[in-house]
Amino acid sequence: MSIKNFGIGALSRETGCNIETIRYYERIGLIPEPPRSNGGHRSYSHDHLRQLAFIMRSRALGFSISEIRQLLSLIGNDKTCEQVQSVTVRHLKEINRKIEELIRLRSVLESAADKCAGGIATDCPVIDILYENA
Amino acid sequence: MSIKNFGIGALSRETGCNIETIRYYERIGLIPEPPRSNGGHRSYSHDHLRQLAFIMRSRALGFSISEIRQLLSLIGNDKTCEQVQSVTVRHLKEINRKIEELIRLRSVLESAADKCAGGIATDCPVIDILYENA
DNA sequence: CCTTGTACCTGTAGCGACTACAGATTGTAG
DNA sequence: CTACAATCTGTAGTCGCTACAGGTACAAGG
Repeated sequence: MSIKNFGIGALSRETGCNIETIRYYERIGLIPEPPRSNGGHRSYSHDHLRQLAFIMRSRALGFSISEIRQLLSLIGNDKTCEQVQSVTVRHLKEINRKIEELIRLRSVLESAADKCAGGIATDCPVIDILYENA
Repeated sequence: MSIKNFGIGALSRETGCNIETIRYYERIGLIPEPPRSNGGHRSYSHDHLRQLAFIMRSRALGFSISEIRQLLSLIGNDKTCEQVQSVTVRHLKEINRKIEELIRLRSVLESAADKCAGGIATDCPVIDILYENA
């Protein structure tokens, strides 16, 4: 019933996902094992393409493999939307935590690097800050 | 000439660095091999403590091991400050890149999650966004 | 039909920065 | 002297890939 099937190379080109990564995703059970040709080559359909594209987009949005596993298992069930939202909100919290952490780091490093500019090399404010215990 | 030497456990407690991580740092040459007791136990001095504390603080500020290697090799040289600053500025650029990326992800996910709130579970905007190709 | 060249196959090892054992030995306090 | 904590080495696991090596399959041209 498929319109046209294609090999792993085409799937890779379409999705932008590395060939070895596709095989890796199959190995860890993130994508299903596709049917094979007589010679053993993997043969993909549009559904595989769609699912891998979903995975790629989720990865681009920072979801971990295990989060993606959750999302995939939710798709197709009823009462899905709330559960998807809860995975998403958890992920958002983590993103916010990372942003705040990075902003904190930036301010520490910027203030040190600013003091550094133009100074003479006898003692270095960046090194000082790294030796401080705070 | 040392005031008092101590074992790896004490070094771990003082610096907050895991014992296995200390041995790992030694193995990869980030910290020097300390002298040993007759029985082979590592014996650390205040200098080791100071260097490991430096490393821990640098890690906490997001420097990679190889960046820390650079910083450590710069310390003690003349004309150090400019070079340290350049490592720091490069690191800052990377931090800014990550912050921007995370903010972008956040806005995509937030807009999807907002649409989700209160909706009925028939179709899910988060899933939609993940299936979109953009 | 046969050759050529590419696409694809499996399996294993490496990356960074640790962490977690197992199984042996050493150090120390009572 | 005994018990128990601390430390030792070495290896393997984590996550999410990536990079081979050494082999087989397939599609197009002659």
